[in-house]
Amino acid sequence: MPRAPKPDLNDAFFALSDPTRRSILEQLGAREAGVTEIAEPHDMSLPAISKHLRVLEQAGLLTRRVEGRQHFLRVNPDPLQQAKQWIERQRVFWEGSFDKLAEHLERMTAESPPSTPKSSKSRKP
Amino acid sequence: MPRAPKPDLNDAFFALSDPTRRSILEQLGAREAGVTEIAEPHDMSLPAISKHLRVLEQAGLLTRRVEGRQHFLRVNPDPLQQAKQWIERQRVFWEGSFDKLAEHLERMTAESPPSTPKSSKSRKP
DNA sequence: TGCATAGTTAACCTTTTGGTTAACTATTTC
DNA sequence: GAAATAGTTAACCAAAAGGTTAACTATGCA
Repeated sequence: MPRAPKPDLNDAFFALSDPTRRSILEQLGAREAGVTEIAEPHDMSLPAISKHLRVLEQAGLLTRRVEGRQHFLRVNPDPLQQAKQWIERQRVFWEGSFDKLAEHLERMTAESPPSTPKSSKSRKP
Repeated sequence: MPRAPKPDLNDAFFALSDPTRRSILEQLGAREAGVTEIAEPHDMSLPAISKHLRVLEQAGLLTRRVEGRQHFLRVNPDPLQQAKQWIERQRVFWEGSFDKLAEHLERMTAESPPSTPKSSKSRKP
């Protein structure tokens, strides 16, 4: 039986529950951007965006690199991975039965070390 | 580029952002339970649980079956699937490059129809 | 030096959240 | 019919969320 909700999951899921914050993550994708650039498409004051960024940062979803007067934000996928895995883990129970669980665990352990890519097309450039 | 945040995702992620609500989902797993039973392990009044259940229900994460004076709640995995897919979709961009995307899409389309179980050991009992 | 740019912090406001207790509705059981 | 059981609704409360504007810090640039 799954128990003991990890404290970080609260922050991660909470951060994701706001459409502006999800939009910021979508907007960033893999690249880096400054606060003003991030704020631009959102119909909202700069301090409001600043708050959202802090929420995302404290949830570990963004990392900040300060260079001069500019703050560059970048997505950190780790907490999202955890969030996804919580969902996966639950799904195993919903989909029911324990052979499905075994199947799932096999797939997880096969997937989890990214050092063994299925296809060697290319790795993270 | 991913855009247009689905409105349901707000509710789903928000529902998941509370540890009590996640705990309820974990506790339920695949089975059905009444409100009092659900409330029992949580150090909280019944109305408080009732509210949490309503949040989960309105997010589509629980379905309610009323039988006499008892309300039976059961997990509905669909919105979680959407939430997971949002994360997946984002991850594709963080992990970067587009061959990863292709790989991902292949795996998704291969996984999505649950009507083709890999092992016929047993089905949902 | 002085001004523009990038961003945060402070103070404030309204709405929502998450909890409480008390009262209510509906069903079952004696 | 009365009492127990299952659960919701109502009214309330404190704290947090999400936004605002104004003031501030710090850097870049003429």
